[in-house]
Amino acid sequence: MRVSIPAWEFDLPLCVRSGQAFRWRQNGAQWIGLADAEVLKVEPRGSRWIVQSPTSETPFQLLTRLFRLEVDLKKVQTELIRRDPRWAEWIEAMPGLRLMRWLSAEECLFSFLCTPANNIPRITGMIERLCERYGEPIAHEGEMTYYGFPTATQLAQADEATLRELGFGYRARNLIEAAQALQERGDGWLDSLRVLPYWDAKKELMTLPGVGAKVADCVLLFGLDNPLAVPIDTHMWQAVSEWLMPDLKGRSLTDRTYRQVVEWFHERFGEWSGWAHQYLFTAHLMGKEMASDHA
DNA sequence: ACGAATCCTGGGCA
DNA sequence: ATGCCCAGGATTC
Repeated sequence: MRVSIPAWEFDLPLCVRSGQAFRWRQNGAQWIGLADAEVLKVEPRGSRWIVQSPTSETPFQLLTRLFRLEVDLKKVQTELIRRDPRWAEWIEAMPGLRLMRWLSAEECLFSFLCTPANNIPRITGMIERLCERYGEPIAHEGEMTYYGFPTATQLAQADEATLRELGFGYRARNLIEAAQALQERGDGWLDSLRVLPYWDAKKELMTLPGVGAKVADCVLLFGLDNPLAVPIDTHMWQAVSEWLMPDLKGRSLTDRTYRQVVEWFHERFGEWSGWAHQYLFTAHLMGKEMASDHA
């Protein structure tokens, strides 16, 4: 089954390179994405994206879930600019940027456990090797095999030495212990956090090994559909302290300043905080990439 | 509450 | 060549 959607609906390359997903590859003009146990292929044709999937009968629904195509992009952008005109510049520069959504909160959690003190190219490789080693094959194409993301049960049985060989470093133990913690708390524990108030869900997540404030916010925002989550990493901290909250300039990111920034977003953007974060984060990320390209 | 050191690894850079 | 710094942090002291 093949379907198509207008290209202006979302800028796929920008979305999947803005730290919201780690399993998309460019293959010529085509983009191949893996999510949980699904494979999605997207390529441009004229002014539309052609979408197909070897694993799903309903690739359009899959794409809709991943890129939140049910959300009216223009409306979000208008709303953000109305609440703070400074967002206009970033929206104009990245009109197709969307907040993404992971199919599986578990996959989201395990993936972001790989991110602390790390960089995107390395994270991408780590996750690829993790799936090849512990995931189930989900599709074949000639010599090529696609692997699904390993389950908590599979990861709980992994051993630290193997993960370290795969390049996980000190994060190996967090991955295994978090998987074991999920097993102990039972199926559905993670997804049950969807219905908790933001600060309560965040506090719960932070009881998992390796999950601090930033990783918790990533899991809440991308994996658990909580629009109030505002992940603050080095990029966000720089962007916020330089461009938005000059009082924070020169200070360091602590529990207190982290909470201050989150509350600033909540007061200003409310339920749109997560979207606001994504435009700001990506603006800073891309700005820095462009700066280093010319260096 | 805050700052500093530690943790794996790879790349860029002096 | 070698060391240092940093990369989407968390944890401990």
